Amino acid sequence: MELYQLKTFVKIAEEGSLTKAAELLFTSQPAISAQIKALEEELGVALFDRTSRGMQLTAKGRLLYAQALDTLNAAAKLKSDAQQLQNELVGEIRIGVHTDFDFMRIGELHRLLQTEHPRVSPYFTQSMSMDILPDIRRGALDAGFFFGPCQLADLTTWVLAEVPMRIVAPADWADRVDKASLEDLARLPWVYTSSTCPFFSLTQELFADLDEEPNKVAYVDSEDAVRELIRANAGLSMLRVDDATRLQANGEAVCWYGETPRIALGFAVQRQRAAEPVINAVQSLITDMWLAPDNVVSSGTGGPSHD
Amino acid sequence: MELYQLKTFVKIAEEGSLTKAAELLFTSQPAISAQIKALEEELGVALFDRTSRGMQLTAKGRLLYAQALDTLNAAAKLKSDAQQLQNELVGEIRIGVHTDFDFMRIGELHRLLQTEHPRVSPYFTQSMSMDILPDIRRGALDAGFFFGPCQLADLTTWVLAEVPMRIVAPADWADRVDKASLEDLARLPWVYTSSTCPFFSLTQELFADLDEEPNKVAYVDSEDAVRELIRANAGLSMLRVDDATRLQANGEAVCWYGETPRIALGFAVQRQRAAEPVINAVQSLITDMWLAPDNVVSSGTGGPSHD
DNA sequence: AGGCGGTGTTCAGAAAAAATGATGGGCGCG
DNA sequence: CGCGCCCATCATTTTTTCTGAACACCGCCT
Repeated sequence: MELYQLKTFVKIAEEGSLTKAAELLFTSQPAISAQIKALEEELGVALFDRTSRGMQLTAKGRLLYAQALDTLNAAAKLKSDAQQLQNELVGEIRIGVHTDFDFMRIGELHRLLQTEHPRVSPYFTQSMSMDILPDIRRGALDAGFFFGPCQLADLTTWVLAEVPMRIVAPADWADRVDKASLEDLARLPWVYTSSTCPFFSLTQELFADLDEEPNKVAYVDSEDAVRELIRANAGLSMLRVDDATRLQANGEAVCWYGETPRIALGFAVQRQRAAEPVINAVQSLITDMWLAPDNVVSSGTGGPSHD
Repeated sequence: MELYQLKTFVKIAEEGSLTKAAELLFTSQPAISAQIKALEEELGVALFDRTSRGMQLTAKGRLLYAQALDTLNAAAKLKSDAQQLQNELVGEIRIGVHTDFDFMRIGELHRLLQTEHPRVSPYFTQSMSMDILPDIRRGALDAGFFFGPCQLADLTTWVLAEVPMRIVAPADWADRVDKASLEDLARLPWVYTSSTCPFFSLTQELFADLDEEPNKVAYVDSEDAVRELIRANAGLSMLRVDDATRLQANGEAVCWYGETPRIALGFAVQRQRAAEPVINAVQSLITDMWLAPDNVVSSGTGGPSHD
């Protein structure tokens, strides 16, 4: 039993005539006669009564006609869906996110992806900043965001923004920080991130010209921990400007308005896989989002404007 | 796109290997390689990723795999249903019924038909007794019941029973009827059926030996009308024994316990169509029902025993 | 009654499609 | 580096399908 036989069956049933059906199917009348004969033989059922006026469905034929239609419809849907898929991207992509979903505009990205490529399912996984690039290399992630430079040759990266940072102190320390110099600050207690974190080197560079090392009293590995220790009067640290401003507005911290270093916000994928359609599409969406002219991240007052 | 391609598609997807699938499909590996190639080309979609370890569904392939299964399932159901139909009768049959459905055991017949031939749909149409045989000839009915003889050569008939009749008078006439002779009865007013009705000749025969014609005061064409006129004291008439007994039990009539003529209950179909499977099956059911040893209609007290 | 126009069927040969078996290339594994 | 496993390709054979002509059937019309 093949689909072409079912098509013929249905057409003859609808036209009530071999001859007519043959025309409409652009073939010869003996050809479809043989098709029906073979189909009837295989099914063991007489589908038509042959009269001198044409072919008429038998009672059994009428029952099977409906099912033949069902089968053909399923096949037609398969085909049209396939044709639809031709121009669509289909797949999944696991994206590592190293900081606030809000700041990283994940909602906006998801919305964009939904409309542009509805059959691409994104999996956003929040990871420690330092895990993301290795995970991409290992294939545990397909792509991911990160701060700082990337020296891994087998990853392709895009710089999305230069994010301004600010030195932040506990709210109680307002007078110790207000007019302090860089040297003054270095002598105060510092909450550092672990050395694998990009913030570490950023802070180190800040004090590179000084003779003395800053006074490191704690090492943590998440921005959340940094904020918490500042609130606990443990020491100073460096945060994104938007974060710092928010803390200050809440009275939980004070900012030091000296130099404001910037850290690169990057997006990375495996170099070999950069051309894969799904990965490429998501990367395009993200670079478009972040590098669009009206979205340049530069002002010292906050994060990028979100939409 | 043909079913054999979809079968191959599904099998490869399940096995993850051309080679394995080829074995299971009892064909060669190049053959199904070409099938999939053709299918992918027609759909415009790459269904598999070819690795050195085998074939793996692409994301799009996974979406279409489900639809291929649907299509194959529809086709399989069509085929198995067809095979099932091989041993079944399918169709409709229009049966003319000339008197009470209850007496004609239509419920029982329907139940039997349902279990023996569930795909045969009966249409029972109540018709005037005299219309049924002509309707069968015309093809307006496929079969039908009737009373009396059938002299039409193009119909095949079966005698199902000899139904005993009884002469019935209005209840008020009990004393006029009680010990009356046939001659006495003939002088009383009679409700006759029209001359095309088989009851007409039956009643005529009853009085055939007498010199005088019975006193006919009305002609009607349904048993219901006969009963109604008896209740209205219009005259005597002849009814089936079961009918007569019921009327007497209700106090609506009295019976005359003289001679009880019998009328043949017949079943008829077109002679040419008697061998048609559906007609033949229904006829067998009916003759079995009525002629089974424990169902002989003979007792003078009522209709046949119903089940 | 006989011919005509419509049907579906059958047949032999032609055409197309599918299957085959051998060959070759790619990739992972020892 | 060679072996084994995978799939792709190719020329060839085999099978299936299609074709076109001849035929049989039936209703209809002259």
